[in-house]
Order: sequence, then structure tokens, then C-alpha cells
Amino acid sequence: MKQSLEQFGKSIEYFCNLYSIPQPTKLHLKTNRETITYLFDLSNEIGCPLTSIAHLSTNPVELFFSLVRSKVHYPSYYEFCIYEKSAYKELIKSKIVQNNRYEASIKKVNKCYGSLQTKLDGNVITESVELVSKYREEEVRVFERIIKIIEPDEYEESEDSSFPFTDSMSADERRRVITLTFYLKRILSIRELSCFGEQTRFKASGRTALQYKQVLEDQEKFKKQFNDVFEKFETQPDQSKCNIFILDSETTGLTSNAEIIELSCACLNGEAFYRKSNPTISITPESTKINNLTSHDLAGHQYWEKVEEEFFNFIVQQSSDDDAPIYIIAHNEKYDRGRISFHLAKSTKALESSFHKTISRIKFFDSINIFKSIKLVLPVVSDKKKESYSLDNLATFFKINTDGINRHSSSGDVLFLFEILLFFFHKNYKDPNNFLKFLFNCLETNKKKLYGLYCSLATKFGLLADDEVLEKKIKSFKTPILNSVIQTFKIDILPNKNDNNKRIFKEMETEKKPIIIIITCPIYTI
DNA sequence: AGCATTGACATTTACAAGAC
DNA sequence: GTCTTGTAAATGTCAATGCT
Repeated sequence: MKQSLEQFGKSIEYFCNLYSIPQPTKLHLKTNRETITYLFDLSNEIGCPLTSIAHLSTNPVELFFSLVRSKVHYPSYYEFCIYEKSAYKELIKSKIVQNNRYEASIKKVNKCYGSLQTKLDGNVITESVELVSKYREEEVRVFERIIKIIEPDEYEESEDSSFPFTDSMSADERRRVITLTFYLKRILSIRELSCFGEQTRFKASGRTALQYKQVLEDQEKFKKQFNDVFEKFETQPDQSKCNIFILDSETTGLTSNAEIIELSCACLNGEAFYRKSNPTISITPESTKINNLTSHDLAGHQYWEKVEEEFFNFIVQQSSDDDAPIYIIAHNEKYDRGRISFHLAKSTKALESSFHKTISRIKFFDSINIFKSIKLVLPVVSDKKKESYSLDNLATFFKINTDGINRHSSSGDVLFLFEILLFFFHKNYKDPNNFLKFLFNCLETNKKKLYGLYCSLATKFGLLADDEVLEKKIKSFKTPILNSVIQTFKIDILPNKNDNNKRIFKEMETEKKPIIIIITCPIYTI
């Protein structure tokens, strides 16, 4: 414990001494260190051993990576590695050093990858085994360096310890280099799963082109079905550009690292987008049960990077050229928004400054709000206690005919939601030709319930926080006394719904474990 | 299986009016 | 000026909810 504390103190000291870290951040780190030191001394004094440190506020690692991504600070390779150390340690020692991972991949021991496509030196490499050998030299070089860092006594910092930047590189290009390192890590995790994961990943066997053709055909089918719904309600789509989209996604599961495997988005001008995506993690059985998609089906499909590129191109193309907001409506939008920003946070796309403008225009809106705006007497489903606003229950309520709609495929659910929205509108509003006007009105009157994609990403990328971010990030108190306490003692208010915090407090109560609450200055007060 | 949000209900705070 | 009291607003707690 003592050693860990010393190490932690040293790394903080290191960062505090870096010239380019802004003063408030230094203060933040300094406070952390001082608090830890104080509590450690205190524990010695009162004879109560410290067994764990619970960090309950801004995670320094997250903070570090926001700095990496922002324009504030470019880390050296050494700094990067220090923070990646723990994550890599086990991997390197058990797998890389023994070198069996490569053997496994080259021998194709019962396991193989989906057809991973990437560009290397301008050439598209489709076969992952080939990719392994091409990258191997680079990987070994990287890991040798990391191993040196794990044994810090043997490590001597040299000129070589920086990322390979050149003077002529623009800020964007430099960030791209850093992101490439993250990408490399991701590739490794795919291979790690492929070679040593419990579940086999399937080889596409050259299906890629055929699958892409099929996806485009499915997209046409989806578009046609979507336009049929317009006709059914005698509402013709406005063929010009339109800033309202309906979206739905299918994912690998409900875990926090779940990836999107199918994405459908319809624009209310009648255009539609549909793609499947080959995930880098296994699809959970629960998920397969719902959407009927398996790893085998998806092998050979595009990886998310490509789907993401095409998706945002679609959004931009269909919406107006001005700076007007782009609205994306989804049922329980926070789920879909969360998944999209999860992917964006790891992609190079979000690093393009030209893309930031698009991100900042995109606003998500939850369709549940529309139905809740009028008090419906919804039935209570057997296993629930409250009236349910799930798509299924709404459809039952409105007696919507679901024939021909493939429920729990993303395209099916978009159609389904669209149909329910139209039905709701026709039932409750007199003028059936003003559906768009009605939607715009809903969005206008629920401005507080619009959630920007930019907002969820801004904290990760260290982009300049706009009012929206500030409003959501800082817990402000209207009660003066609370406010003054918070400010005087520089207390971070913890979200009390956080299970992790609950767990920590429970441990403190039941096992009488000592606990450290770190008091920091909130970084958003900068 | 995780997570953010919501609403019902409980508790705390701010503040004004009235009594002394 | 100080204390009590009533009330509205602010805040906290907890369980329920949607999505794959």
C-alpha cells in the first residue's frame, strides 16, 4: 500500500511538473496527492491500516486522456505507457512475452478473425493473419518499450520516448498519431479475443462484397417500407432536405462496452440508412435471442469505423446546409446515444475538427416524451408495476397491425416507432398533414430534453465546454448555505445513484474498512 | 447483464409573519 | 431584536423503467 501511494505521488508530481498542464489541473492533482499523504499519515498515527483507496471523484486517468485528446498537452510515449501499464501488464507477461499469441494466429488454431480490413502503407490489408505479421514488428517494438517501463529501474528516458511527431505536423495530425496508438491497442484486443477468447470468431471467407451488396439491398427495402408508411397515412414525405431523423440500433448486449451491430436511420424526407457492423466483442445470448443476430452472420460485414463514416455522411447529406440543429428521435434515446458516443470516443472521426461542427448540431430526443406529454391510460403489463411506455405496449394500446414489420431488427423498430408516432398524431391532432410541424413543435417545447451528442463527447475529448456541458457537469445548489460549504471545502458532489459508491459505503459499514474520500477542485470550474 | 432518468415521497432550508 | 411557526421551494432517497 505504501509503495502504491508513493508511486501515485510520484506520477502526480511528474504531471504537476509538466509545463503544458494548466494551473487548475495542477492544483487538482496536488490536492489529490496532499489528501492521500495526509490520510496515510493519519492512518499510521491512529493505528488503523489503509487497505484500499477509493477514488470518488474525477478519475485522473480519464483526466489524463482528456488532456491527451485536447489541444492542451501532447504526452510523450513514456507518459502514455505509464497509464497503459496496468492494462497491458497481464497481457504482455502472459501472452506477448511467451509469443504464443502469434503462433496461435499463424497456425489458425481453431480460431480465426472476421475479415479485418485496414490500411497499411496505403495498401488495404484484408486478411488478419497477414496483418498480424505486418504489424508484428511494430507491436514487438511497442511492447518491448512497455516492458521496460514495467521494470522502471532498467528504463532510461531517451529522445526516442516521444510519439513520432515531426515539426511540420498539424495539431490534428499529431492527435491522429496518438489515436493510431489507441487503434493499435484495439486491434490487439480483437486478436486477443480471436486467439484466446472463449468464443470462436468466425471467418468471413470472402463474403464481404456480397454482404455489402445485401446490406444495400436491405437498405432499399427499408426505404420502400418507410415510404409505404407515409402513403398509408396519406402524408407525403417532403422530398427536400429535412432535419428530423428516426433511429434505432441493435447491439451486442446491455453491458457498458456493448457495440452496435445493426443501425437504421430514416430521414423524414423519405430517405433511409441501414448497415450491419461486425463487432469486436461477442454478442451476448440474451441479445441474440432478441435480435436474432449472431457473430457468424456478422463476420465479414464492415467494422464500425466504416459504418460510422457512412452514417454521418448520410445525416449531413439529408439535412439542411445551415447550422440548424439536426434532430434524431429514438425510443429511449439515451441508450442509442450512449452507444454512438461510446464508439465515437474511440474513433479517429471525432478527432477531426471539421466534424465537431456536425457533432454539435446533432440533438437526440426521446420519443417516450411525446407519449408522456398526453396522459395515456396505458395498460400495466403483467410483470411491471407502472404503466409501460415500451414500444410493444404502445403498439398494443394503439392496436397497431405489425404484420410485415420485423420487430427487433433495427429497421423494423424504426418503422414500428414511425408508425406509432403517426398513429398517435392522427388520433390526437386534427390536421393530419402537419405531422412534421407537430414534431418540430414537440422539439421546440421540450428544449431541455434535447441531448447533444457533442455534450457526451466533450468531456472525453477535452473540447471546450459549452454552456450545455457546464450545466450538466456542475452540480449547482440554489441553497446558499450548501453552495458556500461546497465551495469553501472544494467538495465534489458524488452522484448518489452510483452503484460503485454504494458498494464502497457498504464495505465501510459492514467490514469496517477505512475509506478515503478525496476532496478535489472540480475541473469544470476552470 | 449496465446505465441514466423519472416520479413519488420524505426531509431540509429559506423566509416572512406574528408574538413577545 | 429574537424566537416560534407555517409554507413553499429545494434537496435527498429509492425503486422502477426503457433499450439489446
